[in-house]
Amino acid sequence: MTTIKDIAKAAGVSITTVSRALNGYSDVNEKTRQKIIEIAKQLNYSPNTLARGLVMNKSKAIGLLVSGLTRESTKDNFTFEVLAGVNQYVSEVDYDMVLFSTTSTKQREKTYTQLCRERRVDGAILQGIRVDDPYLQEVVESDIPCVLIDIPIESETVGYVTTDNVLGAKKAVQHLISLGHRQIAMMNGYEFAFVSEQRLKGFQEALFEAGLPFHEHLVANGAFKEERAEQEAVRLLTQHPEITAFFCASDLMALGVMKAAKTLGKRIPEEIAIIGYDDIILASYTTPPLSTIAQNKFAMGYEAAKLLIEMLEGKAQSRVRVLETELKIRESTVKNHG
Amino acid sequence: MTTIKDIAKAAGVSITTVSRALNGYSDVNEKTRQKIIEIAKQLNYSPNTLARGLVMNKSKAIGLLVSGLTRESTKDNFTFEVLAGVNQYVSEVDYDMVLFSTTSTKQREKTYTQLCRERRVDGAILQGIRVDDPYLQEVVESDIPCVLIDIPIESETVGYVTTDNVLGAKKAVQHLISLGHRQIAMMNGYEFAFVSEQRLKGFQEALFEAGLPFHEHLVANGAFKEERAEQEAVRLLTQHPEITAFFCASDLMALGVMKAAKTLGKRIPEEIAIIGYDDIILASYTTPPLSTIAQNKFAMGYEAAKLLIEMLEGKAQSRVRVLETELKIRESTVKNHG
DNA sequence: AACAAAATCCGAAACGTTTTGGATTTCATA
DNA sequence: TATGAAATCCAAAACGTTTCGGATTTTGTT
Repeated sequence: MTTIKDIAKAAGVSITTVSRALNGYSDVNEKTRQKIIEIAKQLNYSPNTLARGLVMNKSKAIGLLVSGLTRESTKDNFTFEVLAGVNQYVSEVDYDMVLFSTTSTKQREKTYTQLCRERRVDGAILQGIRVDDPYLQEVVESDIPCVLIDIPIESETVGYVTTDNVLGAKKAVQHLISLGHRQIAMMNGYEFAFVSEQRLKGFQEALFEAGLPFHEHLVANGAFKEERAEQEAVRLLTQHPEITAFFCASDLMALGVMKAAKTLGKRIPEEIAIIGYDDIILASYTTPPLSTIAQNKFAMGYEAAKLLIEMLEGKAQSRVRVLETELKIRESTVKNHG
Repeated sequence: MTTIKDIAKAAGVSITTVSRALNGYSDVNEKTRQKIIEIAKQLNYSPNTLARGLVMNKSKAIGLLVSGLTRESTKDNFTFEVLAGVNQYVSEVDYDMVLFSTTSTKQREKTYTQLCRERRVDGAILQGIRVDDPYLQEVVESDIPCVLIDIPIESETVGYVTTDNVLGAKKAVQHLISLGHRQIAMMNGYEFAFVSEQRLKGFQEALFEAGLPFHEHLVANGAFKEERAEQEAVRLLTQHPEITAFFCASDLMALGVMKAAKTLGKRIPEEIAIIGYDDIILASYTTPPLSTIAQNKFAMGYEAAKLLIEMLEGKAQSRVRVLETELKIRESTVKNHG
């Protein structure tokens, strides 16, 4: 593998000059620079990022810490799209991306911080990490710049990107109300998840603004799981047969609710309307197709990467990015739309 | 950031001893080792992989080169699952994984080989790269150990993992034949793709063994695209109304074929049976659910990583892994199966 | 021709590890 | 007590780059 030293020898100059020539410094004669570039090409030279990173003390790589990279999580294309978005921006600005996942069988022998520090990534993006993950605090408190997805923590070195979850939920519920529904149930995620909290707020606001009462007992937590949501929906629908519509905090849970409705012999959307959240691929393929609040997951990844790298280069205006959502009306709420 | 030098100072030993203590060499007194480990912990030491990689000339990182990491490709969860599988094995053996994607807008300013060499990855896995990709040759000819997914190239430094595509296709077609179908069309991918070639072979073998004739004109290429497959299916079905079944070389194309059938008012499976290949998530959610040949995509990734790392460590028995497929019978071929 | 300024180049140190080849200490044995 | 072996330690070189501070050469001006 040819090094800068080989080039120096071949060109009859010092390694300093080769380095400076290749890096575009102005204190090297244009003729020598051309010669050096030529030789570098001939010798098929690739700079050694390890050596460079060592001396410069940065690697031009960011870490992507995800916890949803399991076999089971493929139904939910959230992680994948975020990853694609991150990848997109990162490759635009010539960074590389190293993937850390914590789905190892021997779980967590190393903390996120250790992973990041060992690989000397310049910063990290965290996706799918639960708020109660003990290591979340650690990385946030470390000096590693990072941006979180859907977790609202901000400090000198940490920012986040999220969508407007209150408004998103509100739009969904307003849609249901506009269709005449009055007894609306909500299938939420975790008690303590940020997005759950926000979406519940949007749910309540929409009811309030329409002059409708909020019934605590019409809200269940489905843990963002399909099966769990199904069980909870069955319970809710039998205990409260007056329910005519469901707002679900994720599409995956909406799938569960749809199953529940089918099990109970309730027609969608005539007897029960269902709207989800996320707009995963499956949403448009269910029977009936699922109405939902679309989040641009790709954009979330893209913006997260952009924010992080702006932070790294000291040119971030703010450390928070809030993206828009979009209401997608399909047949799980209204028959034969458009 | 603390270094072994700091530890050495604090422990009153040389850096050599610290290094050897931390790396478990036997020529350091157990008492000193404990002391060093203790101090390392106190000082919150993380080894610098850049420095280590520089001197050892290997990085304990592998590259994953994918070309399907675009916004559009999310329907097809192939890439994601392979990635999850790779990630799983890689984290089991304490390697890291750096993701290279070539979906940059400024396309291909750097070749795969350059990416790998600059980051000094020890080896690479290539997924979703087309056989006619000009850079495929390059990386295969380079001295970088790599394993390809679904591309049968083998050399001293390159291996591959694939599934038994001939048998897989055969099983699908035999299933159709066993249901009484005699006029079976095939929606293939590219002319020159390895898997297409193999699946066509399986298609022909199944026909041959059942004593059925092979009709060239009943085979179309849908480029592995949903829309393209739909168009081709419409053409085929109108030109050859005798067709009663379709074998598709991918589920995505099967979706297209299903649309075509619906457009033409043909009921599935009564008037036309459809079977796909891959078993993507969507397959079980279509109406009717799609019969298919399931590939264990996660396992493909896992095995690829395993093979690569075995190759890196010089203990690979062979450089080829062929995985099994499984016939999944759903309602797009038989009404109300068990 | 002389001199200052500008342009071009370079030696050496530094980054944080591993490893080689030997130095020193400890220990058991004669 | 002397001696060799075993155990324990260490100095220095090496990996490939960047950068600091200065050295050398070229150029322009008078």
